[in-house]
Amino acid sequence: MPTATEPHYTIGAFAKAVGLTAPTLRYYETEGLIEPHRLTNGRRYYEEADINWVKFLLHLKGTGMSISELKQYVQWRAQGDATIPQRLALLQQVKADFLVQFNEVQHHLQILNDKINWYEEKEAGLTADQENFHAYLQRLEHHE
Amino acid sequence: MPTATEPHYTIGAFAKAVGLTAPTLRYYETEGLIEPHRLTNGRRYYEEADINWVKFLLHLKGTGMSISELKQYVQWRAQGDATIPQRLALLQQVKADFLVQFNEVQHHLQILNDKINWYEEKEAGLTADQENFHAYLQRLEHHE
DNA sequence: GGTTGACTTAAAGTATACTTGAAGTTATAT
DNA sequence: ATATAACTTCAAGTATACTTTAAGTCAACC
Repeated sequence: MPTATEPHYTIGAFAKAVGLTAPTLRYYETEGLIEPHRLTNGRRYYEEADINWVKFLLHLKGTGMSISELKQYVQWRAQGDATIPQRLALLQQVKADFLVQFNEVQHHLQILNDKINWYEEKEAGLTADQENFHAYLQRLEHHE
Repeated sequence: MPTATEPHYTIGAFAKAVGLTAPTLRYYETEGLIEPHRLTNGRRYYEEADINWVKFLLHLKGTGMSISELKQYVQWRAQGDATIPQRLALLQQVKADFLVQFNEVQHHLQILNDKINWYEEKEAGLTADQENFHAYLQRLEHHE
């Protein structure tokens, strides 16, 4: 039940507060990621602390965790401190996968940058002899 | 037609060379991203230069470009140098979007790291007074 | 007190990027 | 020569993460 000192949110207000839509919040709820309280008339309400929780979930999601991985994490969390090793192992695996991906996208960015520079030089008429992009990359020693 | 000095690939061999599957290559072809040659019996064959092309497409894809954006890029490319400004603008927009995402995921990583450290300290019994994660983040001045 | 907007559930639909299946042809290996 | 593996097309199926629709209830404002 809401109190005067602890402001609460309808699903619409809460959706705005966390940057999601009401249907998405309901979907996350069916997936077990969130458990809002209910007013006596059946309507959901969310509290301030739920904002931190959803934002944390979105950070995890942003590192590449799927909804089902988040669900597993949340289930372990509900089981108490005994599951901390499992949760820690999951997050460490997520981090390891993330770092692999992170290195890959940095390389993708490098090639994108190289292509942009190549076009800019071509537009400026600076690539003297119509050097193609592959040769350009090799000159920069940016392989693949 | 293949020559002796320019090795060519069947779809299966080419798929291995670029790290995709044969069905994915056919799918990319229907999307207009690749245009392999055909042997007289109707079978596709790919040349060495096609490897660079597909790898380049995969780099662009890795920066966040969708198949339909890649298709647009490829169509412009087929229209010749007159479309270089459009291609450049597209890639610059992709880069700008990428950099926004990149900053966001770095923040996601920071929170993931913080959570892992928090669990590790908790496991080691180092968090003296059961400091919760939100308080821990605030102590580190890692907001949200 | 009535209209408008927000809420409720459940189920169906959407977008993206493939993946798989079916039915058939062609190459390669023993 | 025959079996197996790789290829062909076209259509249908899959996974993920929502989004939309339908049918109805409830709340706030003038």
